[in-house]
Amino acid sequence: MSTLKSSKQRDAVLANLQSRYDHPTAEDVFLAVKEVVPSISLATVYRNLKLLESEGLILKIPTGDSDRFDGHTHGHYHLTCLNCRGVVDLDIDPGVTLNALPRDFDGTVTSHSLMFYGICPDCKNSN
Amino acid sequence: MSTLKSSKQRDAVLANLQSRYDHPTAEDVFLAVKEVVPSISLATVYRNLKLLESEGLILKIPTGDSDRFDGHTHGHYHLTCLNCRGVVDLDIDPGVTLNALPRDFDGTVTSHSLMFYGICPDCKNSN
DNA sequence: ATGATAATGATAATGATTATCGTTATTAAA
DNA sequence: TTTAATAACGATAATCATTATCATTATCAT
Repeated sequence: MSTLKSSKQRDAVLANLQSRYDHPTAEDVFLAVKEVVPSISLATVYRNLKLLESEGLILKIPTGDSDRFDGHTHGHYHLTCLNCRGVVDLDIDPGVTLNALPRDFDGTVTSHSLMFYGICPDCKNSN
Repeated sequence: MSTLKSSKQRDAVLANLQSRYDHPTAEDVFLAVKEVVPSISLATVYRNLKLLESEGLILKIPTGDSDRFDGHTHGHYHLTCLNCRGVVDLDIDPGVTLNALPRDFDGTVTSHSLMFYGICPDCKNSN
């Protein structure tokens, strides 16, 4: 197996995701982190996004086009805006949904993701 | 604007999706429909999947890797198996989740998709 | 029948993500 | 603290799913 070594690039990627509340693409993260670590490569961003996700430190949100990432892993839900394709948080208690899981389901559920589709407040209120 | 013309290719794609209860990729649909319309092209499958989705006749399910499609559009939920990457249906009442939508949300929700991640019964019970 | 155009099949192009590879940085042990 | 092992890097090529192009064919209203 491989032992994890620290790197300022990985720290910067994680710090960036944890400091923001939008749901950036890998490219978005790359552009932001480049301000802090100018030499960083896009490949390194992808590498670390994947690694951080497998460590459970961040969330990957598949949307139908580019994947988006979320540095806040406490259970919460998202809305994908059909207009701007952005992803916004929704203030919903995660427990409500999990209670609906069928009791006789013969599988294992480790996590879940509830995605709403519609129009986000910004798009709705900008003519 | 463009007026829709019928085609046996599109009919066959829709019929295939409505007749099956797995959640095939575009490639899966292509292989199945080729048995009925041998001349069909993969591009035509993608074209019609997109068209049928925009018509609301089928569902696209983004999973993190290849998109999957569902010919049954009544509200229901899915589990993505972290082992085989397959998607299976879950028997959950869609109303339960929708009731949890925050009343003060200043946007518009037109649909939603709840995805559970875990291990499907087949993978759990094999070997 | 015919003209307009939507749909097709084949394939090239795109775009997001992953793999490769030579170099650099981190870490544990000498 | 050097050193040896190897994880991580930056740059870029490769991959893979999906979309666009384009010449041809099928559909349909007239």
